[in-house]
Amino acid sequence: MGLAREFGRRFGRKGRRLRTVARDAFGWRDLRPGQQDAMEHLLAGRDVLVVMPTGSGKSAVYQIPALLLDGPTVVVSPLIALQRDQVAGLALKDAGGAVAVNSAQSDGTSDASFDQLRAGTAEFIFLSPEQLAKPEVIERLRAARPSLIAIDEAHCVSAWGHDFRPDYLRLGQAIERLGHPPVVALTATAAPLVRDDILSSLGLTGAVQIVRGFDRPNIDLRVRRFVDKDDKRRALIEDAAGRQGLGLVYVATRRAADEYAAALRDAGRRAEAYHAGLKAAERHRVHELFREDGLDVVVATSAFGMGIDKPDVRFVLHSDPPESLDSYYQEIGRAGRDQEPASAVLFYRPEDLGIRRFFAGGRVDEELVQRVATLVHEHGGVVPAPELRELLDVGPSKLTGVVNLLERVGAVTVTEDGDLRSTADGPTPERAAAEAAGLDDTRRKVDESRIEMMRGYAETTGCRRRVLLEYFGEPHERACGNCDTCRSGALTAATAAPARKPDDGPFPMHAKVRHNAWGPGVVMSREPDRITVLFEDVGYKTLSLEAVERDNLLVLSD
DNA sequence: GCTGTAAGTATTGCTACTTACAGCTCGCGGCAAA
Repeated sequence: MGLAREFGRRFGRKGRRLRTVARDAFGWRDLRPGQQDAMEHLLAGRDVLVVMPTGSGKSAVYQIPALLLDGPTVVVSPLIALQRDQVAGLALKDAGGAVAVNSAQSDGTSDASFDQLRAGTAEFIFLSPEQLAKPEVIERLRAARPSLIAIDEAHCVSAWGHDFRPDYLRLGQAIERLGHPPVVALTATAAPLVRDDILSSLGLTGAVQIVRGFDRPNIDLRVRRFVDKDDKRRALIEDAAGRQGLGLVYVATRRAADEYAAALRDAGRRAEAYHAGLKAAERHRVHELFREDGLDVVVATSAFGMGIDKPDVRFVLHSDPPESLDSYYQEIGRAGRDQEPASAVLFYRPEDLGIRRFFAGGRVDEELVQRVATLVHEHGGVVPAPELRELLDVGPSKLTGVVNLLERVGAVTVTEDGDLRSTADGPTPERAAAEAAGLDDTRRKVDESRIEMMRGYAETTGCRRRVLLEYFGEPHERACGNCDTCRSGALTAATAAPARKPDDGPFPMHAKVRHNAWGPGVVMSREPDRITVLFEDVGYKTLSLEAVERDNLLVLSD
């Protein structure tokens, strides 16, 4: 008898079944409301997007239904180290076994993983999106008839899919080729823009969204503004060296990580740098020291943090603003998970946004896009991707990025074997390249607007928590009392007052609006004198209400 | 977009300044070499 049927027979229906499996297989006494809702939707065959803080039991949302559905569960996980942790964690439970397939293990081990999956002796298989781009992997998974797909750390779809790891944008096609069983995408932090991007990229347009608990009231929010970079550096070192407890310092570059870590060691703290330029063994060493309380401070680039769930991080300092409030909230959210007071300080100079603009400014190679479109178009049949790569002398990742764009503009389709075919009645190669460049341009504008939202947080004279929560789509009607602006009395009478009620005024929160130049958008936050609208094509824009009303800039739409 | 550094310039001491330019996050998979 299959594991699912056995659990079903033993434990009866719906909520009771879920709670019983939670207790018996995983040792969890209770399910939280969001968890149980998500599980019930999955069992009913719906796709679900779950946004919940780390440590709130996101993994349970797929692990428990996995045992009640007849067939294995495919888990897409971005890092091999995370896959290892997850497999090891499941091995300790009565959960039906877990395996992984990745480039860090031998072909023999991967073969054995697929064999276990097919034989029903493994319930979970963990893979990267790059694995799912391989036709033979899809074929072997399909043979095992998966009943559930979980996309862990799903913000990576949006954050990495458009350039760094383009196979993330191919997951939608992989889901379809696996017969589109129920899919759950899980992440700790995603603003509405990111949620929409995840769902449209994965092809989960009808998914249920379950979003819980962005507020982290125990984290004290603060921004310290500087003019001189050396003053900022000194202040940050002095601050980090003077604090009690474990902390993280996030920096923009590897070099800065090394320099700050050295300076903190000189100041007598146990500090180590962490970034992608270090050898794997060194990264592992720092990780272990962090986990075992062998450090006071980790100074890191954005490479550090995914999968971290250490409850007693007391402070997170930023030497530079990240590229979005999504990233900022994710990084400061690593503080105070034990609910005890914690501190998040951004050391800010407007100039430091420059490096984020640089990172966001990379353009697609339009000439390469046109060459790919032309070659596929002129060939007329199926063009093997490896031959195309060799002919154009580009790597798989770069070609995938180009193909993703050409697919979106309807110029090419990708076959089950991963090869390319020109679309009948598609645009000409020139037109396709221009439209692809247009899509790329739109994405860049949106990315730049997210940097501006980061600036807005750093420079606000209002309550910082309100700025953050409204960015994530949660109306926050009064000042929080636990940020620097609330405490300092710098809040003006206007900004300290409770925000208008969500349905007050001509443009309520979350109202759909249209701007004559920027097109459709949604009202994301409202202050007495201005509103911020998220536009589909240009991202976030903050508008003066006086100008909006005087010049009729916005109209409500359906 | 900003920063650090090397090279160049004015000059005539070995400094002070300008100019040009490279570098800047994130990880997978797969191959080569030892």
